[in-house]
Amino acid sequence: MKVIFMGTPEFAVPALRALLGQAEVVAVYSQPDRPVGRGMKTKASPVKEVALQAGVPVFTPEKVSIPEEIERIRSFGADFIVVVAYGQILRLPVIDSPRFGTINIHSSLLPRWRGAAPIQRAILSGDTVTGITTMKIVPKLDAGDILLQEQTEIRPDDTAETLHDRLSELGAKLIVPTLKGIMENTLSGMPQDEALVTYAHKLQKEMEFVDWKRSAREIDLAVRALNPWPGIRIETKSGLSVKIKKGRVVNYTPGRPGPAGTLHTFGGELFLQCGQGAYQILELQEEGKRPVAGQDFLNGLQGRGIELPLTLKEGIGS
RNA sequence: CGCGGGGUGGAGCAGCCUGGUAGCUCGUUGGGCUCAUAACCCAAAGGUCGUCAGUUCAAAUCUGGCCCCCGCAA
Repeated sequence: MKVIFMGTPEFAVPALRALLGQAEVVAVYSQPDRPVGRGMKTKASPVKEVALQAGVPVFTPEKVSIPEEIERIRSFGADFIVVVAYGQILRLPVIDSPRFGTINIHSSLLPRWRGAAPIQRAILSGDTVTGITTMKIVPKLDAGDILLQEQTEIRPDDTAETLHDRLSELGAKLIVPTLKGIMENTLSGMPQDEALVTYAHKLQKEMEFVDWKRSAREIDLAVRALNPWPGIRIETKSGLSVKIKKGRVVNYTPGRPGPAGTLHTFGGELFLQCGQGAYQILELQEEGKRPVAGQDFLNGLQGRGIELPLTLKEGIGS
């Protein structure tokens, strides 16, 4: 079985490895090298690196859906194109070119959470379960027939990062059975129920400024969903700016409950008073510094002569 | 040469601009108080101030090189 793989970030790597082991990967497409990281050095995508290591030809066109690329893709005579977080929209001539079509791995239980940020949106909405879907690609975004699905629980301590890793592995597990099922004609696509469709809109940088007038429960969801990017930032009126990396909703009242938006301490722990309930901050990070435990942060404040409670600036997030 | 912050006893920080006995909170150890404690009180241990060189009577502090960590950005 000849496969063309299209993917870019770390998320796609496990699926690529699975295919390398059990199929003939004739070509890999990935996004062009981009300046990345401190120093802005140009770097190859994770998928490209793995492909090169495996000795598979790699192509990184700015646009795949131009005539020359389509011709090249056809020339491989592939049975499938597998697309995992590639970062480009494929046009019909590309989608239709392989013998058995083009397959996508999507990190949600479609039709729920079509779109760019399904993992984060699932957590942010308080979903308790999510999963992976393999589907046929059609021109409309994430609207193709469902092939295989597998679900996974969203645990109370899951962050977008831990879920991302788990779903990435799940996708790798499903891809080969999906392709085999199609080839052996034992797997037929199931249309998505349009009535159940929801969209996972792309995350915005500004979402880091969460509105602390929300409930502690919602703050918790945001901290976990927006980790590691864009993170949740709080700023005090005195000019402190920190990102909350980890925390938890507490089911008791830590000391005298000040007004919402108060950063205070009780029993040596750090708390954020929310619109409803209190949120204990277990780990946080100042710009340019490494993440520290709540207690360590408190100790540092003592050294700088800063005293709690502190009042936060207005949160603007939604 | 993309922009920027930082490396100070075990942890997190102050001190650096305006060189001259290294400070704060926590932790650790010993003692005390207490029915008891993560609380409180007293005492102690623990630091070549990232590294190399320079300036100086004198460098954590000023100058230059090097190593390492991190935020933005992508």
